[in-house]
Amino acid sequence: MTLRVYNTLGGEKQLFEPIEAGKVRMYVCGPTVYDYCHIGHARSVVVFDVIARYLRRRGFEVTYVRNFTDVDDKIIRRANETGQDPGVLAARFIEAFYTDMDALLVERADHEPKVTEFIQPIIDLVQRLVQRGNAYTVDGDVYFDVTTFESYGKLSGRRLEDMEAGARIEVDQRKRHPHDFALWKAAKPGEPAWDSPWGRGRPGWHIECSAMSSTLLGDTFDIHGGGKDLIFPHHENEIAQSEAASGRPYVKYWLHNGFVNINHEKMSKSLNNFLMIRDVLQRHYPEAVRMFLLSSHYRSPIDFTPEAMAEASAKLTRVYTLLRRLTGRTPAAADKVDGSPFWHRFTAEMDDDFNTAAGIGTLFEAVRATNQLLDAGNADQGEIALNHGAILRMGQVLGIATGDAEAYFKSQARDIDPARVEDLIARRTAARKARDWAEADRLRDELTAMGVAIEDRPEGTVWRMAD
RNA sequence: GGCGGCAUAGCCAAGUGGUAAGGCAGCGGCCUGCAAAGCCGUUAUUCUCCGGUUCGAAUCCGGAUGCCGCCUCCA
Repeated sequence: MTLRVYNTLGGEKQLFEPIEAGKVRMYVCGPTVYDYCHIGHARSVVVFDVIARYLRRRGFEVTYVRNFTDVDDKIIRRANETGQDPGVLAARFIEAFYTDMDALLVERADHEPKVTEFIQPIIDLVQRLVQRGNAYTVDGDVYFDVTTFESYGKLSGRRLEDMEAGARIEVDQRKRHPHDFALWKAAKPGEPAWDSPWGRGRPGWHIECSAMSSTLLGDTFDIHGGGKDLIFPHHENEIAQSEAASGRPYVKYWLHNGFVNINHEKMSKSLNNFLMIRDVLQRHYPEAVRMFLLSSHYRSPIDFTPEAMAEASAKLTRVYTLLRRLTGRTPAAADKVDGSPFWHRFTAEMDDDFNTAAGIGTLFEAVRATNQLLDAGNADQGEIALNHGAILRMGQVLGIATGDAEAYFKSQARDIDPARVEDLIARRTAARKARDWAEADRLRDELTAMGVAIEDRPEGTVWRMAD
């Protein structure tokens, strides 16, 4: 089986062949920590979380780096607005990042570097670029000269001459070329600053990713990921810096995830419709959010709407309903999953550019097949156990339905007293035993009014919150 | 102006040359005291439109229309 990935560099699906056999080194652009993370951050982080999980499941030894940009214009501006220390502000939102992402069941990366911890490698890199003639100094700033890097534009498919530089923003006249960008910025009074050969200053935007990735992964590595918006200028500039400095290819495969729209609109400052993860999690179960995020291909735009989330929740409930049905009945044959046709199909789909949407389709085929077997009663327990194992493993890769089924259903009960529910169910069971259908139905109506749905099973009555 | 993407059933969404996955909703049935859950059947002779290539196209090519993104330190 072969893994194919869509490489932004080249604009096509390509056979994935790691630089070093059996090992994958990947770097994903993390957040600039000046505010809480929104649902768009969640998509990027969850998508690459699943990619890392799948690559590991597939047997690769993965080194995963996801950074924090903790010194930056936006952080300084926000700190000034609110009268805080930029460092304190950044630290607070790094903590908030972990709160949100832990809630979303995102696994930690192997390295989670902060820019402020990599100042020296950044200075070294800028210095090398100056020495090699790719950068020049102006008033304590250092700029990268884009005309010295002949393949500038190869990632985003642009040519310098085609771009209307300065069409929408004023060009700093001190720059030699409108697209030259800052590697190092002279610090204004009160801003975070470090000593450098060019005076007190701080890193420009793009340089930190080049420095951190090369320090932790080497000059050339396998996968670099991030949101589509980072293709230009951020990743284009990273390539220019890194390849100019090392003389070697920077990244073999560039992966970019699509955006999340909110009720058919782009999230934007002007619309002020940024949807924060913490707010989403007030209303929705974390795995339902992952189900929503992974139900479309990672490169497609997706639309966050109440309907879409309701659907994602319903899908998650369907999986958990089966898992609850299996609880204490047929244990999963975890060690035999490699032989499962469902797992086999799932891997083929994930091998095709991490097609989680198709993979989830297979997950549901496995769910239906297993329900069928359970309905049949006299079915082969081995097949049920195998399906059970495959469903759990698919869930582990996706980070969906990884918890205890009973706990899932109980967690949905926010304002409900479980003891009262159990009491009503017990009374109804007694009424049913006495064939007092009127009383049984009255008790069920009472539960329904509470938002509780019940299911009479051979083993007894179970309940959950109605959708 | 430059670059790129997308248009598949009521809704969401896979499918990149071989005859339309999956989920939600709907309808009919089985099961059930009645339900719920589950299962079965049904729901696109068809993939925005028009041409073309091919034995064969949702899938490739050309054109049209519509929507969207990037070129603004927005994931």
